[in-house]
Amino acid sequence: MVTQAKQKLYEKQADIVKGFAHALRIAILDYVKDGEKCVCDIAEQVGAEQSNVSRHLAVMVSAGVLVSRKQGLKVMYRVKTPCVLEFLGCVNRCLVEQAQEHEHILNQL
Amino acid sequence: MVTQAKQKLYEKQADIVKGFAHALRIAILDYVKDGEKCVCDIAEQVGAEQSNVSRHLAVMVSAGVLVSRKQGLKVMYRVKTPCVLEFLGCVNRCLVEQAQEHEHILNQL
DNA sequence: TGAGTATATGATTAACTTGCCATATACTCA
DNA sequence: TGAGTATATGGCAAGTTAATCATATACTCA
Repeated sequence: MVTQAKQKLYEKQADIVKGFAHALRIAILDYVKDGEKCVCDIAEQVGAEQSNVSRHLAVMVSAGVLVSRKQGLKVMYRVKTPCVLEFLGCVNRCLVEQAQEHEHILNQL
Repeated sequence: MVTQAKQKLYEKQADIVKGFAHALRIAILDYVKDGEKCVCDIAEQVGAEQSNVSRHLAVMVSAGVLVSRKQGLKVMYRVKTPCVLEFLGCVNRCLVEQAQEHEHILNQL
């Protein structure tokens, strides 16, 4: 059986994962990973409405994936911890493995 | 700007991430990571209804996180690629960093 | 073959997430 | 102070996901 404590842990883990669980949020991460960016630049980069981007950023902040900092008129966002980037690396390795597997299946035909 | 190709990639990545983006699915992974398990054992472990677990397993299979194999009456599920487990490791490192940060803030009071 | 067991799935409902528009807030600088 | 700019948020509609119950499917073994 899963204990109460474990249950809490799984929920915390799921919250972090949900911070990544959207194509637009991954696009944002992929842009922000190189350094602090403001909302306006992010919105332009990912080609989405400012209000929409602002909400996705809020989701990522509350998931603990990003942090923000006010600078004059702008709000700058950056990745909170380096392990967030490892994350993307893991996802990509999964994709590569999937692709190799597909190729393998095709080669057997 | 984000290219079409990048956009496709972000969607693929998000699909994989969504395979993990639920507390129950993480609980399932945490159980299945030690080796192949059947639906009935998983349902008992995580304390959820069989039909519910079966659906979550289907989500994880279609996300490419798990694979299944029939064995008599049972259907056995296991983690598809080792990188799936690294994934959990990354999430946990994020949690640890968050915890340390909280501690740090408290210590400054 | 028929009872029993393991799993999957249809249908329904409830809950959550996303996107969009309009607008509020917060800041800067002339 | 007032115009202008950057961001956040309320309200709403649409879309998606999850849980539940009942039932179908697929298999085993007496």
